[in-house]
Amino acid sequence: MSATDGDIMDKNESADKRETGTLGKLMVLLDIVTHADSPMRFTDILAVAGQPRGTLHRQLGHLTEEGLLEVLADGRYAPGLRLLDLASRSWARNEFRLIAEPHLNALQQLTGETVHLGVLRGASVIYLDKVEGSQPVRMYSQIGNASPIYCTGVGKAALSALPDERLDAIISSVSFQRFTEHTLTPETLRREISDIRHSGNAFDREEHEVGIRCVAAPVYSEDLSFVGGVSVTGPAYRLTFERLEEWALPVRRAAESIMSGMRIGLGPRR
Amino acid sequence: MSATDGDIMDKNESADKRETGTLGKLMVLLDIVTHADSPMRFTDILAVAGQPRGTLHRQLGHLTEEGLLEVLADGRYAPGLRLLDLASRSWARNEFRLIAEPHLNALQQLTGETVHLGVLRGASVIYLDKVEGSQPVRMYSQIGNASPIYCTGVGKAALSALPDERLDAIISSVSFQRFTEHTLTPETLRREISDIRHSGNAFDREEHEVGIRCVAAPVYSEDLSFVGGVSVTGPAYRLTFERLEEWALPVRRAAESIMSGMRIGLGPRR
DNA sequence: CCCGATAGTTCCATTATTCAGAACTCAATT
DNA sequence: AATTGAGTTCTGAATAATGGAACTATCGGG
Repeated sequence: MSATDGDIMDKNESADKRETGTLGKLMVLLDIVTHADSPMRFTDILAVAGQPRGTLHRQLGHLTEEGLLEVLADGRYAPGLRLLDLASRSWARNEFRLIAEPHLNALQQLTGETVHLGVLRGASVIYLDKVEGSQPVRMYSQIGNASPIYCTGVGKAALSALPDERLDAIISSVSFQRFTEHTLTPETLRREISDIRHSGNAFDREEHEVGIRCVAAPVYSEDLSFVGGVSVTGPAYRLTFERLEEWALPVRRAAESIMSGMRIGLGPRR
Repeated sequence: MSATDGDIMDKNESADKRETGTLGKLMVLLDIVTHADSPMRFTDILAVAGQPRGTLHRQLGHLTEEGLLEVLADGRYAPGLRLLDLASRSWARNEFRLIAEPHLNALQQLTGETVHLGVLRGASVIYLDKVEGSQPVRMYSQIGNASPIYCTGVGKAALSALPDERLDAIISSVSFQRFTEHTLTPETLRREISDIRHSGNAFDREEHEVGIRCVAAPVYSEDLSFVGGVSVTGPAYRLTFERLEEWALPVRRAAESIMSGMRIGLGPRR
């Protein structure tokens, strides 16, 4: 901040500083409000946003006017509905999802269990699709959700596709939370990744939630501009370890089908 | 734009001009890309955005860096995945939806048909929730979608709650597309609205899609800061006109329950 | 009823970002 | 080699964002 330094930091060694000007500041606010677990008052936001009051007031006003935030009757701020509209379009037209869809259905038919499709986004997995058996689905509860990479089948599968440097960068940027007694640590994760690279399958053996297991396989574009995974998930009593092994191959096959679908396209327009 | 006018327009008679500065311009771009039915090249966007190239280039860069847009391998722009994450949080915590949820389930149980919850947003209805029977659900295909007001049960129900001036403003701002032979025109819509106001129920008799009917009832906050509706939808062969009448009351009851739920809260924090 | 406190809004000179146009690079076409 | 089309980078000038302070509204006691 002073005029005398600016020598050590300059090498843009720290590539994590976003350069998105006004938009970036607004997105920080949007994140604050959407990540809160209840609507926030002006003052609550003020406390965490580190902006002067006048500025914050105008920024929130703009976000609200655009429908990205909503002001409740009591003046508190909540995420706005415009986000839903934007997201539903984003989802409906997502190329990867469209290509994967039939393969997910086939995999669901074959296994009878829930099938997931997810992509790596930063240091999380975002679920893009979910095909369940016959129970009514609460879908938004899963799709679009950002979940940890180190304790989901899709997450680990995705990681396994990355070159070591990107892998390391991600692992070191994440704080590992212990969800169950089986949740991995950075070290055990690294070991597992190398297993996955050999076998082609990732497993989640109750690492995120007790009683839930899954088999996954990586899906990635040739240039690794994106990596993700497909998985079959179910209750531990049905997904015995033998079952997991049994479905490892079909899951891999589905992943391969999706990848070959991507190469052919929807691709270079028409 | 010249210095000599700026006299007639000043009375902000035209209140539709947004004042959201930089954000507004960026949201226009985001809308262009999300509304397109395939990814757009730089030049395509340039043609419709009416911005100088340099400017557009930076704006798209910012949107991309924030994950609101995505650049495909071939350089085209598509909606970004960050939208999904934001939307899923917005949905999960939506107060109205949370309050309505149990009533929607009850209504589904009672009727055995698909139940919808939607809110009015500008001149469209956005679906907030959907409870289906036992078929697997493709949920994003509906939730979050902005649909026309004049040919959906929820839309017409919502309209009926509005005072005439707002109703007129909306009706005159919409262009009526004829989806089926039963789709309403502005005039027939007005007549229907007054029926709905008397009976408390809106019907959709194959006005949007042939073979699909629905009964709906309005849900609104006391100050009309938001209006929406609940509906029961199903195939015409099951939803005979008698059935529609039979379910009119339960739907109204559900709407009332939701409204009384809103008055009590989740409301003034805790 | 008044006081003090807390919450939210408005104003405006200063400053930082964005703007617009032109010049430039790169690749594909002829 | 020359031309066109697509995308990127650069610049002073224009515009919008900033932040501090003054202002208003609302609430809870005493």
